Amino acid sequence: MDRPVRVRFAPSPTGFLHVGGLRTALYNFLFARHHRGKFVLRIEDTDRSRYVEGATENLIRTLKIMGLQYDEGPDVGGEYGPYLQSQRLELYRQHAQQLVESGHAYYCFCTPAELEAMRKRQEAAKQPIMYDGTCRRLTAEEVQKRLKQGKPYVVRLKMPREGETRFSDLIRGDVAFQNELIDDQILLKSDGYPTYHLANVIDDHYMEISHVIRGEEWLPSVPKHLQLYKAFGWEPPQMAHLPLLLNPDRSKLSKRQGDVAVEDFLEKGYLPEALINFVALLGWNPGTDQEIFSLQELIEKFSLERVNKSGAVFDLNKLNWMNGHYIRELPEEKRVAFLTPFLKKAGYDVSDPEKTRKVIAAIYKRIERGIDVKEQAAIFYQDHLEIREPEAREILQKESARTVLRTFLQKIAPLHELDVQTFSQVMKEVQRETGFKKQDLWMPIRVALTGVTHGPDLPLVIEILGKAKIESFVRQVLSAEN
RNA sequence: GGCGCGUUCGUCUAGGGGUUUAGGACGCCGGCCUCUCACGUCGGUAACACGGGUUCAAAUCCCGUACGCGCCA
Repeated sequence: MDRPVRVRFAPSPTGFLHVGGLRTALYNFLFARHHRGKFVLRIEDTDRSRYVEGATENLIRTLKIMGLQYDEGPDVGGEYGPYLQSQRLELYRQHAQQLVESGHAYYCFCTPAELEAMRKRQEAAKQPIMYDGTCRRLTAEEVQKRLKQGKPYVVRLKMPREGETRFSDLIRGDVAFQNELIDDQILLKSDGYPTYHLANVIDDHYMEISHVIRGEEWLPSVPKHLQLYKAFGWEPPQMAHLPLLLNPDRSKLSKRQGDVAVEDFLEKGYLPEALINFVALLGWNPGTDQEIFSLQELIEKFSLERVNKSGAVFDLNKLNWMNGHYIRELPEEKRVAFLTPFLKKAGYDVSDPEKTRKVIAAIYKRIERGIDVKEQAAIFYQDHLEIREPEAREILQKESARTVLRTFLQKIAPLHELDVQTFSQVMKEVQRETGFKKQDLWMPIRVALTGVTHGPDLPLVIEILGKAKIESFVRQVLSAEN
């Protein structure tokens, strides 16, 4: 009970880090840091059919970007390695052997065809579908004979046929399962590789994991794991099963319904801090009204006791709001550094840092994600005015608008350049001369300079466009339509 | 199908027998700010799945039902 806290995040390298995985990793990380324990990364790569090239590297890179630094792992080492299950195969094989010898597991020679037939029979008879124990009843001689014949085999766990397994989950409380309903799980596959269940238990034990914090989808396999711990004579870790992350239709969060890979979010211009903050609140809260947390604050406040039991829908809407909030709160320097690459990717010229800075200052309150700059900054990078909005066309149609624009053009003609001060001066004069004010005065200018009826404060626009472009746009408007 | 877990506003959630006309956040709607949009700010909308108990008193405890999800195959 008073073991030092050691937790682990144990993903399969089957692709990219999923937001659900991110939350699991985060909670493990927070729990470890909060208790001044260790956070371990272990790669569960024993399923060769699902292996994806480069997935481990990807996982590692993303965890680091997100700031979830682990204390032990494949690339940083540690005293409990190796941290790649594919490098621990011998350990699993030995332990499977040990279980067979101690009578807690047995060889099974049933072929896939036989298993399939069994399944169909059970289905027809409306019986629970599980291994029927054929090979469990084999005598020692029969087993030896088959082994000598070189028959392929798997090793199965010998689950007790009676009683129940109960345990106390840190999040769910007491949970109980009837042993007779639990299958004789395969521990070692015919290719000699362990299944998740075996490898997981062995590694958690030897890595001295004190708390297993993982997704709820693993809850039903806990009895098998506990049975294994018992068979080995080991003390099991504490269990904490996190509620699932859900799609808007409340099914388990999946690729189908939009992005789920953390990388996808980063690419779209979500900030790691925002993603962390948002995901932390999916299933946990500190019991106060606070919504915005730094990683440090999360570490201080996190506790498993305050993790919810029910699944949480991943609400993109709220994430967007939160990300926008984080962008707005960023110091200007960081904001510019963060957003400039998105301007560049959108095809805008960012070679003039001063202009880029001004553009960002003008639009940053109007975006929620990095990629939103494309649309919002478009007005600053057009060479010719394109007026698509019907409302904008209507405004320029008015005679009053043409008067304002003509006067404006006259007033700026003699000026060398147009900055915020001179612009404000000019507008006062235009107002005095034409008699128009408010909307009638400003809207024509806005539309003539940007082509649309909404956008950043006009003085900011003026400074970015510069006098030459302004004159040319206004002339274009005056000559074009009538 | 079997087993398990879950169920408070559309969404994330507070609430752990009386403090609740059920609080906050996102969204949505409206006001203010303002040349516009956005930001900000102020206000509004909206929920205890259902049925039984227990109790003087239940969103809060117990049981059942329904629904959802997960796991196994």
